[in-house]
Formats: sequence, structure tokens, C-alpha cells
Amino acid sequence: MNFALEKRISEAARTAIEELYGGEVKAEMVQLQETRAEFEGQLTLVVFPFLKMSRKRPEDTAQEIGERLLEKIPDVVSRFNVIKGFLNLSINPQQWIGLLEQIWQDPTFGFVPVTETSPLVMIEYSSPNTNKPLHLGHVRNNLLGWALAQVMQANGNRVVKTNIVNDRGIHICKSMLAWLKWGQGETPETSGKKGDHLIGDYYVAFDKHYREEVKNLVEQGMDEETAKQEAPLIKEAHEMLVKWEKNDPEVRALWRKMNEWVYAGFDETYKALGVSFDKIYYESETYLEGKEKVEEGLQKGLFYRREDGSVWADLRPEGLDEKLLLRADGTSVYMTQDIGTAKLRFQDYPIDKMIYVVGNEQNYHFQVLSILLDKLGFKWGKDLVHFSYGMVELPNGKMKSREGTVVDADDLIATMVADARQMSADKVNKLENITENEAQEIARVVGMGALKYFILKVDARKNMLFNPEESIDFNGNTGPFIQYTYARIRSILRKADEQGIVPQKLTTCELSDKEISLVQHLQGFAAAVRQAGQDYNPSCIANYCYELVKEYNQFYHDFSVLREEDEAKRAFRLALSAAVSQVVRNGMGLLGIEVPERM
RNA sequence: GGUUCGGUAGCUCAGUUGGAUUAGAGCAGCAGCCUUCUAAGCUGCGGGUCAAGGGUUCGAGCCCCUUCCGAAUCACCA
Repeated sequence: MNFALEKRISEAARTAIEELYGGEVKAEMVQLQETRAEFEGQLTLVVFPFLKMSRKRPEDTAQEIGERLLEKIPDVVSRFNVIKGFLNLSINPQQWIGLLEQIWQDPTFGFVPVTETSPLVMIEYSSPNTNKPLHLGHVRNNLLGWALAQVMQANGNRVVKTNIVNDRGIHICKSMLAWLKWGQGETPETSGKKGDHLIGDYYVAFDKHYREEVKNLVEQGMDEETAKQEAPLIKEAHEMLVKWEKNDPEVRALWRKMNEWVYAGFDETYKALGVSFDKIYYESETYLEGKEKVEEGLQKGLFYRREDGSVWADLRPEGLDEKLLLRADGTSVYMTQDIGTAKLRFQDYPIDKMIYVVGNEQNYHFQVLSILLDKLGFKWGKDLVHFSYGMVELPNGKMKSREGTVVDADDLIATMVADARQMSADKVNKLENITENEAQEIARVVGMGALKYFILKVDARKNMLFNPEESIDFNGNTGPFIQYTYARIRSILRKADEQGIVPQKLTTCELSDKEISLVQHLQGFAAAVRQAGQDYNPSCIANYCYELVKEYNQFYHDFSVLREEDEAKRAFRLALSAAVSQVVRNGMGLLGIEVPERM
């Protein structure tokens, strides 16, 4: 990473101001920003903070500082002008050329290296239930989790990606029961369905029959609450859950078989999404672990037991409510399980920071979990990060699996890839010499790029709208727009290579405003990565890539690279293009978006 | 009702630790630009009381207070 240029100017400005007006200038008082396009210069020093020291008008203060900077660093500042309280500095082109050269020569520009002593960050994401296939909400979770993991790594953290699979509970029993009743031995092989979809269908079937039973009971005069508990199907499902907990061999065997089907289905979806995990935890293996911790807390007096035998934490001193940790029958609840999972994770890894990628409907849960883990002595408990993201909404409201208004992940992926394929087929300028396999691979990269960018460019914590009627765009502020620019640059670089004009180093030449601006933007990648990490906000990277690429396309339109006759300029533009393509590839890589060589 | 998070163009969204008389993109609409490195591109036009009001200061979409609107949550579901 290199901010040498701005650092030098800032330092020079500090000493200049101290010499001129006396007193101490703190580093944060020196605000150096990009000069607005309508004014001459590239960097602007804001002088308002120094008016109290100078006791002069803004214009005069800026003038004096500007003159002093010219004397101090003439190799950097070649000219300046003053507009109100803004000191606009024109920087010697050689500085920009040097800066570009550094970025161009550094394949990991913007990234902080990871070493064995780097902090260890564990990121939990995905965390599906095994009773239905993944939908658009899960897609957002998975893409955010993956991108966040990449961003944290780029900021110099050792990252462990983890997934806690919710593989037990009443919901699985519902699918199992429905399959036993109406499945007639159907399997993914015999039905041709993906395993997760097959199980999901039986979950829906259960719900359909269950609701009929409830309806009938209500018509017979039972009140709805009782009917929901007394319906034969739900009672049967509960019996199955009890058998499962008692390790009934038949139930367990069925459970294993059906979960395996689901996992095979999930693996396909994960693969298509390009996400993976370093360590997968299964709730069936962790759900008992929390009890021990709760008992421990009970003995330490952190929690208390009620007359009925249930265990509670009183969080009213923290401004929250009382929270149940163990039921009267001794079984664990969600919170207990998360405590248990935390315990296992801490045994497995020396975690410095834990990040949970979970939807914002669970904000309260994680507020409580943080307090409980802290009380129980987990050093990272207090500072655990709940990366809380908003819901994906459809034009007529939320996605509800029961109402069949979910957008299925596999369907969506297939549609995006097919649309991308159609898009390139419709294009006037078609790629030549392209095989069927290549075309399909490009469609996959572009279609997934469109989907991923569409989701990741939005600030994670906001609810976002997805309209299935209007398919995701391929023009404008989209993944394909960025990928297209990359492919254009790669095309230029291939041709430069064929012509044997790939530069080794750069020499001094005149630069246009657009070229300088591009170098400045390139430099900004490091700041974007840093900010994305600090704020846990991958959308920073998406927006950064868009701005960079938009600027490059303007340059591409107005300037020629290969036909430039001045050798020094041509070399600069080739290096500039190469640096842009590299930063775009790295930036999109952080988002889990691939870039195609051609499209 | 309590807590948390949102409210920026017709629609979807940006807007870095407060900075420049004119708050930006994209989509949708209209008008231009391909014998020239990939037109999935580029250029232009129209479109806004940044929810409302007050405050802090050289300066507020951003910070503070109040109000209005929306979402989530406050379960012996996960």
C-alpha cells in the first residue's frame, strides 16, 4: 500500500502551517481531498480548520500556505490556485507516473498481507435448515458471507469460514413424516429432483395436510390454538422428534438418509454460488453442548432456576428482558444451542473475533447472545459482530415459503445464466472463434456476475427489493458492465502482447486530466478495501469498482491506447489499463465475482 | 408501548472522518455517436423542499433534539 504522495504533502502542509502561524497542527486537521473537476489541480487542501491559527481571511491563509508548499516540495507541487478556503494543488505529472508504476507492479495492491500472527476471524454464514431448498434470502446471506470473508482477509486477518447446519428439530421431522406417508419410496434418483427440492416438497405437503386437519378441527368447534397442537399430524411429528432424541435407529436412519439428499442438493447450489466453508458444524452434534455451559453459569449464580425447573437469565439490568435458556423438561432452546456452538468453536480455534452473518430479524437474539457469552467468559463474546442484513422483499411483500412466494435459488441462477446467454447471442458484435463450451462458460460468469453484483452493491443492512418480473439488468450499474470493461482491457493487452509493445517501465510524459484522475482512483482501492473491512460493508467495494470502471470507459472512449504514437504515452496508457484491469479483478474477486477474458 | 434499523429523482440505489453557489449514478423517457483498441459502451436533455421542524458552526443529506412514516423484534420457533 502506498500513500506516500499524500503523506508527503500532508506532512509538508503541517510543518508549513506550524512555521507560518505557530502552534501545533494535528494530523486530522489536514484534510486533503481530490480537487473537483471544475477547478484546476488534483489535490485540494481545506484551510478552514487553520483560520483560528492564522487569524486571516481564508483566501489569504490559503495563499500563504500554497506559497510555502511551493518552496518546500517543488518536486511535488508545481502550481496552486486558491478559491475561497480551498487550496488547489497541481501535482507534478512525474508523481502520478511513479504512483501508477507502483500500483501496476504490485499484484496485491490494496491488500494487507496475512501472516501466522494475524488476528483470527471466524465468520459464520449460510446456516440453512435442512427441510427446504435455498431461496433468494439465503443467496443474499451466502454472497454477503463470502464477500465479507474475502474483505476481512484482504484486511490482514486469518479467516475461518464456518456454517452451522440446522439439521435437527421439528421441521425435519415434518418432512420425514410426509415422506413416509406419501412418498412411496421416492428418491432424488427416481424423481429426478435435487434432494433439497425433494425434501422441500414434502415439507410443503406436510404443511398442506396439517392445515387441512386444523381447519377441520376448527369447524368441529375447537379453537384454533388448541387445534394447532392437537392435529394428529403435528402430534405424530412430535413423537418422531422424541424418538429421534432417544436415538431410535429407524428414525435416525431415515433422518440420515434424507439429510444426505439435502446436502447433495445444497452442495450444487453452493458450488454454483461459488461459496465454500472451512468448517461445518451440525446442530445435531452441538445442541447438547450448551446445557453444560448453562449449568456452569447456574452454579456461578449468573442464571437462576424457576420452580418449574426452567433456567433463565435475567437481563433486565442490561435493559433487556428475562431470557429462557433451558425448558422445564431440560431440553435446550435456540439460545442454548448457540452457546454450545460457541463453546465448540472456541475449543477448535483460537478465535479473536467472531462474526455472525444472520438476518436482521435476529438482532435481539444476538444482543442477548453477546451478553451471555461475555458473562460466561468468552473473551470475544462482548465484541461479537452480528453482521445484520436486511430482508429481500418482493413487489407484493416478503417472501413466504408457505404462500409459495419464494424465489428459488437454483431457478434464479439458471435464469440468470440463460439470460446472459441470450444477451450475448443478441449482440450485434458477436465474438468470433468461440466454442460452445466457452460461450456457456462466459454466460455462467456473466449471469452470476449480474446476480451477485445486484445483491452486493446494496448496503447490506437495508432491505432490498427484487422484482422477478423485471429480470436483473446487464446494462448500467451492473456486474456485466464492470466485466465488460475488464474484457475490453484484456483485449487491448492481448493485442499489445501480439505487437510486442508491452512496457517494462514508464518514463515521463504529459498526462491528461482523465489519466491523472484514473491514477487517483486506482490509489483509492486501498482505502475502499480498508473501509469495507472497518465497516463490514462489501458494498463499498462494489461501488468503488463501478466508479473506477465508469471513469475508465470515458478514458477508453476519448483516448486511444494502441494507436498512440508517443511511446511514453502509449506505455503509460498500457500500464494504466493493466492496473485498472488488475484492480477490477481483485475488487470483483473480493465480492466473489469472476471476470471474463472475453464477452 | 420498549428496543434496533431505515426514509435521498417516477423506480432501484450511491453519497467515505461534516466541505466548494449546481446533492450523484443506473433503470424508465427523449435526442445523438459504431469503415477507428469489444456500442453489455460514450455524450446530451428532462426529472429533488435529501420525510418535517428546530439546534450545533465558517459550512449539515451526514452530528444533536423533537415529530411523522416504514421495517424488524420484544415466544418454552429456529
